Amino acid sequence: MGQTHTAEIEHDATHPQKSKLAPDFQICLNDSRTLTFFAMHENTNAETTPPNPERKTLDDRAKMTELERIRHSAAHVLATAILRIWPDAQFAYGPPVENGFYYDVELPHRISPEDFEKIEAEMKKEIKANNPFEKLTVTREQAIADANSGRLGGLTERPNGASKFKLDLLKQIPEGEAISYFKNGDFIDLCAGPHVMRTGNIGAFKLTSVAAAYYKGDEKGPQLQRIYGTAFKNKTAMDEYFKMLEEAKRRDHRKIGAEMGLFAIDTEFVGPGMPLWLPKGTVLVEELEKLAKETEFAAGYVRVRTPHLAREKMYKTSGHLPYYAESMFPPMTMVEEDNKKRLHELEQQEADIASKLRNQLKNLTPDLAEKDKEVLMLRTVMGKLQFDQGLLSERYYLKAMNCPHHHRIFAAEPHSYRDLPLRLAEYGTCYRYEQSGELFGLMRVRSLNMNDAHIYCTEEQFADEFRAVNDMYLKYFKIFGLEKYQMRFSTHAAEGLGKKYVNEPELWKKTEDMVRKVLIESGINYVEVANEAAFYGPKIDVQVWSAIGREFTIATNQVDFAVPAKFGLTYRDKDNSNKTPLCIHRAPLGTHERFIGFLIEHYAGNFPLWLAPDQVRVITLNDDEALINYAKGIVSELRTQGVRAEGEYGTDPMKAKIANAEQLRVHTMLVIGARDMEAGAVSVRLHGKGNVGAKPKAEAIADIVASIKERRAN
RNA sequence: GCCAGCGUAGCUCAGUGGUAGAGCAAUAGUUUUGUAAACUAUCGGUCGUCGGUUCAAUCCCGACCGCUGGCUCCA
Repeated sequence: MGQTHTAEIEHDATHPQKSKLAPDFQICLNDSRTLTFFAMHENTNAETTPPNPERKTLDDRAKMTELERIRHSAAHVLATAILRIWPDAQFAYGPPVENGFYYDVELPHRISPEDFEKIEAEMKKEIKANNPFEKLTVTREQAIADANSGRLGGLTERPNGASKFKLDLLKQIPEGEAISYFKNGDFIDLCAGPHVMRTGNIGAFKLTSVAAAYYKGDEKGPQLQRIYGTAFKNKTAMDEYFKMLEEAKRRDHRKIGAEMGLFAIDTEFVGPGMPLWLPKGTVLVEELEKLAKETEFAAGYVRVRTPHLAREKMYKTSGHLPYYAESMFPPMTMVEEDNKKRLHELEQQEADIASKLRNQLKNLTPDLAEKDKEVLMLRTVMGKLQFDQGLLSERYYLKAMNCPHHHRIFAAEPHSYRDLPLRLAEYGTCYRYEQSGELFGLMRVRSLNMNDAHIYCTEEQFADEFRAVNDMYLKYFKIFGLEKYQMRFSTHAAEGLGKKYVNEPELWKKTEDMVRKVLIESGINYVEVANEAAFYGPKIDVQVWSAIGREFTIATNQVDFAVPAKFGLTYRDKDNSNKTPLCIHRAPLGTHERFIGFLIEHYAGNFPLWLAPDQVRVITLNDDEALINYAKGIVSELRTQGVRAEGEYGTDPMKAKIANAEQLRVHTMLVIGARDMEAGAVSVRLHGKGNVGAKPKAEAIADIVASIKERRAN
């Protein structure tokens, strides 16, 4: 069975807690960032531990692998070491995570990597001492008393520093559940375990980084210092891990992108997160679009094109405004010069009223989302006021998603059930104002080109359409040699109905059943995750693993049974009634930015011939005129057949020309000298594979053309 | 946005409280070559930006911008 149902893994490092604020407005395709390494040689299901640990049951804990126990134990040793240096440290959570462990600590001293050596030295002492991890079961009263005395998460009692986080954690332990400590040396921690037997069982470890982290992941809670480290059974395993990190660094898309001249990010003039596609990167973009267009055409899609802007009304109707205004670029407001002053006054009034309203609401409603909604509603009203007063002629937004435009295309013409399914496809350009700390090379950007399409269909057609979309994913995976992939099937949770999710319990159930059925029937590897759906329907995130086992979330596929209604989209059904279509949002190739970023790493820049920006380079042995003419003829034949071929005829030593081409990752080099010319042949050299021998010119060209046409894997 | 680290030529990196170097790349010559690098010369930097300390700042301090690792967020 390919499926692993892991509903008990509520979340993992790649899917941090969802927004507390209006998660019910996830309209379009999630471009979520996921870049985590899989723990080597360990099982691939249980390695993830929540960054903001919700309570794990004791059963969950018992399932910890040996490596996780080592890492969790290393976290205790880390705390022990920190306390020896800074006895006042207060500890919160210290779990194992995908590639190691961390411990969240509150400490006036700002720990920097310079401190690592000192901390590691203390850790080594504790490991050398080979203290046993002793489990002590205590009563709740005892635990509370120990926390109050500062003993928990400490080496001694600390009269001036109660273990406040441990105290808080105690409150979360349900009545009746056993409360236990783990003790190594003098260090006692509130902990359910399990651990390795002795500190000496931690074979190898290293501290890796320090970061800020909010207590329980709550932005409004105290900010702690999170010390990350990694630990392994032995040094060999750890060395292997760091070797893998090195390899990943070597394949980093930013590095290879620069080496190959694929893209540039001009933060000074264009802006952060807005990549420029250089000529060679554009080749990749266009090859992918070509692939998508062919595939979609064959699957019955039609193409549309839409502007990058839309009026405010569009996003009010879709529901993106006012809730998601902050994630969109601020609107372009056209204001008459005379009205600027009046507008400014109105904005001041708005700010005043909003601030008063906030204060009034502070005690009335503890639910922040509600409060913000009120304020945002006010903004909407004010916006209308401004508009009514003629102060604003227009307000336009850069689109952050394509769906509303596509909905308007659907609305532009009347539709009969006979028109459905209608599959509108577009490589749409979107702009999202991602927070500055989020930007990352091509992986997280502010301008993105999405392999988008919206399928409008009837309920009866849904299963077939959904299956076809999945088939398309599989087809792509095959082309790119992706052997490992997984779909995360996110469903709703009953308690969220009417709040987080549209209150259509039956439609939810029905749609989810349909989706699940298709997934199972297609034998697709998926996990089901409760309570992470979009507000309008279940969704599927697609995770793939690159050649070196790095995970990427590159696409989503969502079912929408709500938004088409907001736009009043209908079709005329057989019974002459108007019905609202279902809408499937899908983007198998995600965005160009992320997908190409992924491909760069997956192939380490060594693209298959059909994708390679430099497909063929004809290299002459010298600059003999007849030889150059022979070479030019070959280049010209190749180019006539659409092959990206260039000639290198200069007087540089052939070895230098080859080295140059290898460095640029030219896929195929045709090296020719007098010998080849006389035989009407070429010597074929493949990037990274070396000389593969001479063959007749026509044969070589035919091979190249065929490989490209078939999009062969290498 | 938050915490930490980083920012020297197109790239990879040295370096010092007294206004900067190397290799590669680029350019110009020479070289006429059988599968990963021929030789010589030249060009190239307001040392991220702006302030401060100092006789003097690339170096010390501060702010800002950007990048990176995390956190938060992610339509």
